[in-house]
Amino acid sequence: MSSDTLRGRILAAGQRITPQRDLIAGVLERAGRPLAAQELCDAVGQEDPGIGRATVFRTLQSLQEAGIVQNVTLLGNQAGYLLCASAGHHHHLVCRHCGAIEDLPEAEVAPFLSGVEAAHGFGVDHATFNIYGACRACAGEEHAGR
Amino acid sequence: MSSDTLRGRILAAGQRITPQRDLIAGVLERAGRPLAAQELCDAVGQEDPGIGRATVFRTLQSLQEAGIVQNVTLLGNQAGYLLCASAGHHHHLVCRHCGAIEDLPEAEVAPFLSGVEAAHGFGVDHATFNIYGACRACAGEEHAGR
DNA sequence: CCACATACTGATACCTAGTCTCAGTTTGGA
DNA sequence: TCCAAACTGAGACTAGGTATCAGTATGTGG
Repeated sequence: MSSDTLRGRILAAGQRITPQRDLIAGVLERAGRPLAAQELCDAVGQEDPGIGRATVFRTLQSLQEAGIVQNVTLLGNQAGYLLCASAGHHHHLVCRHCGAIEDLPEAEVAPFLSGVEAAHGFGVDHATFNIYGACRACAGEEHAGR
Repeated sequence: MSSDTLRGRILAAGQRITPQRDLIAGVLERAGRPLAAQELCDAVGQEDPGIGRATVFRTLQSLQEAGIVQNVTLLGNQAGYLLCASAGHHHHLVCRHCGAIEDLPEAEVAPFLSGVEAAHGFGVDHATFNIYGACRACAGEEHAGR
């Protein structure tokens, strides 16, 4: 279980460990996919109905600052919260079929951004990518016909 | 003035021309940068206080379907509405300093997406990019010192 | 140029996401 | 074990956005 790692990351960000944070991070960890605000609140409420909405959002904010959670934009402009395995800035490939998430490291997008910088004379200082499609498994299934 | 073009695009999408749509599209056109929901509602209300909020949002939706308006995510996860000069799917480079928007055509990102597809075995079917930084003019200013 | 189906509008109520405040509780370092 | 600082829950509040519904405008076909 990686809870120890999670706790370590929270502590490393200079934040306190509380049962609420443990629980919220745990929910996201077990989900393994981005959760919309309501899904998350529901799931948290199911495990401990005593946790208030304000705490959920505050915790999400803290976890984002700690680099543990990323706020991603799901299809249809819905906000989603995702527990990130890798630290540091990175992007995600979201499978529309099974909801799986694959990390796209910053290193892979850097050359592309450099190209854009060169072509447009534009100094990029922040970029987020939302890439949707079919992951390897789901794409295979589709192509295999049925 | 490109209003005729705008109207043409609305008609081409099989939608009716109404004074409200004219006005809302006009506000976005004159802004030349993405407007947050509230800014847009305010600006519309200033030109014609009779236009209801519901109409503004409905119109935005219609215009999005017609490919005239894009919903972009501004920094801080704020939703913004932007009138797009070029039709078809494309992306934007947003200058943090002056708010200017530069189009990034799909053709420029396609090779990058192909690379991602090859590297991850992921079949991309939709991607949105949010790229922030300094446009040519603002970057120059910064570097020139002052 | 008139009639009419259909699309659009404004008002209003409602929903979800997210923030703010405040009094009380927990945490963890000294 | 003490205590400041950080965190919590409740609840009120704001903003963005949607649904409903009765009335109005649009534009097409005659």
